[in-house]
Amino acid sequence: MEKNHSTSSGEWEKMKKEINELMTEGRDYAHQFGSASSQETREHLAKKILESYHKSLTIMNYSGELDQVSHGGGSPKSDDSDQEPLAIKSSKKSMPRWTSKVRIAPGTGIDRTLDDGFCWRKYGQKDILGAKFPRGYYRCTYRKSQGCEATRQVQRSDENQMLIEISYRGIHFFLITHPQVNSQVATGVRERNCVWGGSIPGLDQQGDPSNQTRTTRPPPCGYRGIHSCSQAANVGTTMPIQNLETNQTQEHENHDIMKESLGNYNHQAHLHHNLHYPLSSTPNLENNNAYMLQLRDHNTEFFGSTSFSSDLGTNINYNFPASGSASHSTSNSPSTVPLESPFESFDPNHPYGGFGGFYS
DNA sequence: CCCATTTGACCCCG
DNA sequence: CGGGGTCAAATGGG
Repeated sequence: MEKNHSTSSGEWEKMKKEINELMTEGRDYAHQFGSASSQETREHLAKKILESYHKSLTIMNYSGELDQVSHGGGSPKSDDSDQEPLAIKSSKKSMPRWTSKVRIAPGTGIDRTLDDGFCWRKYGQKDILGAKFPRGYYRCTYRKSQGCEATRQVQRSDENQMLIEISYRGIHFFLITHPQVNSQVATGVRERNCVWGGSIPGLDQQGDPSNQTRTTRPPPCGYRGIHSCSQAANVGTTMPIQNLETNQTQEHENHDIMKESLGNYNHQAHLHHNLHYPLSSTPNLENNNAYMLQLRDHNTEFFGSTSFSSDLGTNINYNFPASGSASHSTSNSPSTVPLESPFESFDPNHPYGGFGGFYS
């Protein structure tokens, strides 16, 4: 792991400590897992283990971003000439960018467009040189109200008609979701006018009426984790939890789950995932039991070319409408859309959970 | 009437 | 100067 140079040593020590604790915790859970008798326990433990890993990794990655956003106390001297708060200052370039390829799977539902759990508003479309299909530009619906700088670009692949490339910017792929989710679940706040998707450039005319795509779980809009576009309703709802209902070799499965999930932390591109995340189904949400996660059985095959794309296993299905019209919805996800964070016990106040004041 | 999408114009950067 | 990205007026749906 590369520690960032500009991370202040104090900060780093803190992180190290945190990571250490988390990993230790994870190890303990893993030990317990081995001797766990009941399935429930195992699920619970597996979840805990994943949490630990997830948190640790998040912290580690977070530390990696510190140099881009010099933070208070760390390096007071910024070479930037402007005095704008660094947290807000985010040059496009320094924004993280995630790209994922979304496959359009024929023969499935059509009602939802690019439902990645976040609210996007289309603000442009452009023909790209050399590309057959135009590129769609989306920004976070809550850009104005909450200052979320998240954007995404959607473009249909030239070669493979069944592929759609989506790139996200200004989004933290990890962690941020949960505080958001939690807070939303807690309050039940739903904002209006959440737009899921918009038309898919290039899909409009020739789109297979029964298109469905799947992708890695896209990132939450990551402005300090406050941002509420990632409706709790969506986040975690369409997680393709395969095999959840096929509760056969569950034990074995749990191992696989962990293995896979942990493997996803591998910071390499082009991971092929088949994430199962039955763990998140345990509906023991602290804040509000009303929101239970009902998992839909999805055949999950998707690929993400992003490092953390599937870190939470919260992958989401993308459904494309047959027509180009955007499917927008105010608050309702399709049918049964329960809310829950895959990390119900995740602490929103986790020091690194909110990225308070930071924006990459 | 409100608000999201569309779409051509405009801007910025290489 | 060209292309990608964004703006904003027009459009249209609910």
